[in-house]
This record gives sequence, structure tokens and C-alpha cells, in this order.
Amino acid sequence: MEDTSYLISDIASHTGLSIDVIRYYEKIGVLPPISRKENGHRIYSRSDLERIMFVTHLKRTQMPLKDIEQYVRFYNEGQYDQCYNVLKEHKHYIETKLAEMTESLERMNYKLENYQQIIQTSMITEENTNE
Amino acid sequence: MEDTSYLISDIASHTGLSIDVIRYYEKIGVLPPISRKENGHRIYSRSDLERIMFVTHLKRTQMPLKDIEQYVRFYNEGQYDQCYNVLKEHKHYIETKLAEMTESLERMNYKLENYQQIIQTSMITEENTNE
DNA sequence: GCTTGACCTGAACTATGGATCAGGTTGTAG
DNA sequence: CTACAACCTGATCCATAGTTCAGGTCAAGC
Repeated sequence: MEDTSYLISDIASHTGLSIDVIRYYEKIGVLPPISRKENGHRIYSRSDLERIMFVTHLKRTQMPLKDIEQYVRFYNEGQYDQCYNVLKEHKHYIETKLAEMTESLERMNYKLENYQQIIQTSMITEENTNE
Repeated sequence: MEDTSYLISDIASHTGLSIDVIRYYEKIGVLPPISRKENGHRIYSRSDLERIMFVTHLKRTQMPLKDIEQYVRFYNEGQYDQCYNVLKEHKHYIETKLAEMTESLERMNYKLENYQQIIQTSMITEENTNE
């Protein structure tokens, strides 16, 4: 095992989260409790970093902080079957969103074509008006 | 042209928005201003309904109310080239999200497999413990 | 003629997800 | 030895997106 360790600033630069947000997330239980150095500074292990990377991934895919907190709690308690359930539900959410987004993209393309026509037409009209 | 008309409650049931939200959206400019009956009640046309359906679609795909408001304003002012720009930017947003979601789905599947293994293993361990 | 239900307005309240600030402690560098 | 950076806690503040409430109008049915 490597005993690589990280400061909160390292975690910030790895995840793109601000230092304030990292502390906030730990406070509300979205990140696991982190051990401290003698002076009280947080000291992160490699596995802490990996957990945090996964959490930021969950957040990017719109999982509410409440649900993430639940997931992290289950994990801390070793209730992996519950972790499984939470992720499975989130998977369904993502699938639904994915379908919605795909449909939306089509609509957007259709609308954009419409606007292109409208814009073209109105340009011709302006030309005529100027004659 | 059909002169079908709708009450706010009809709009609510067609869109899934609450009546309060519909009024709120109109107030902040996310929906166009709607004409009234003599008694002050909103009276929606077919084209109002269609615009509102499109707006709810934009909202479902995470467009911020501010941006929707901008889009609706441009449309009201007949600035269709600006409408085009707003939608095009949103299209890029959707494409990005789509890619993110797709990747996320893969990760989720991977994690779920992991958990399945962990759960299986721990069940066997429990069995052994009970011997 | 009065009650009931759908609508109206404006204002206050709520929840979520942070950001920012005040005030304090280390620890290394000049 | 002092100043500067990086961290700490707790508290307050902010934006977004609504929800709820108080008080009022109007039309239809009993």
C-alpha cells in the first residue's frame, strides 16, 4: 500500500471543488469524516481521494446531496446492499434523463432549422423593403 | 384558425405545472404575458399553450429560468436571430450533458457489478460464520 | 341571497446548495 | 521575531426556484 497523503488544497485541485465546499460537504455528511494531523488539518488518504472523486461524479450527474449523504452513510456502515440500491435507483434516473436529453436534442435541431428559415426570410424581406 | 381557448387550470393539466408556478413564471417573464377576460382571468390561446409546452421542455432540460426569460423576451420582440443563438447554446449544453450521462451510466454499471460481488461474498462469509 | 369554487394580487416564507466572513492557530521563510 | 500562507471553526449571507398565505372578486347552483 502506498501511504500517499493529500491536503485539502490537493483535493480541491483534483476534484475542482472549492476548499469551502469540501469542508461543507464533510460537515453535512456528503464526504466521509477525514482524519486530522496534530494541528487539526485534514489529511486525506488515496482511498479518501477516490471516494471523493466518485462523489463528485454522482453530484455532476445531478444526484441530490441528500441522496449522496445517504449513500455515503450506508458505505460507512458497511451496508453495501443499500449502497447497491441507491446506485441502482440513480442509474434509472440517469437512463430516464438520457432518453429525455436525446429527444430534446432532436427537438432543438428542428427548432433551430425553423429559426434559420425565419431569419433567412426576414432578411429577404428587409432587402425588399429597402428598394 | 381554431379559436380554442384554455383556462389556467387547463394549462396546468397539460403541462404538469402547478397553477401557482404558471402565474409565477408569467410574473418573472418565463412565460409571455397572457390576455385576460373581463373578470381578469387569464385566457390562453392554442399558440400560448404551444409556447408554454416548449418552455416546460426547456426547463426539463435544465435551462435556467433566467435564460428562458431571455429567450421568451427575444421572441416577444421578434428578434429571432437571438432566439436562434440562445437555443444553439442550449443545444451545446445538452450535447455535453448527454456525453457526461452516457459515461456516467457506464461507471454506474461497473460499480453495480462490484457491489454485487461484494454482497455475494459477504453472504457466503455469513454462512460460514454460522457453521 | 348566499355559499362554493375558481380565479386574482402582493407579500412572506421555504428549501437547496452553496459562498463569504470574522476571528483564531500553526508553521515555515526571510 | 515577525510576517505570510494555509488551514481551522462557526456564523451569516446569497441565488435559484418555487410555495404558501391573506384578503378580495366573480359567476353558478341551490
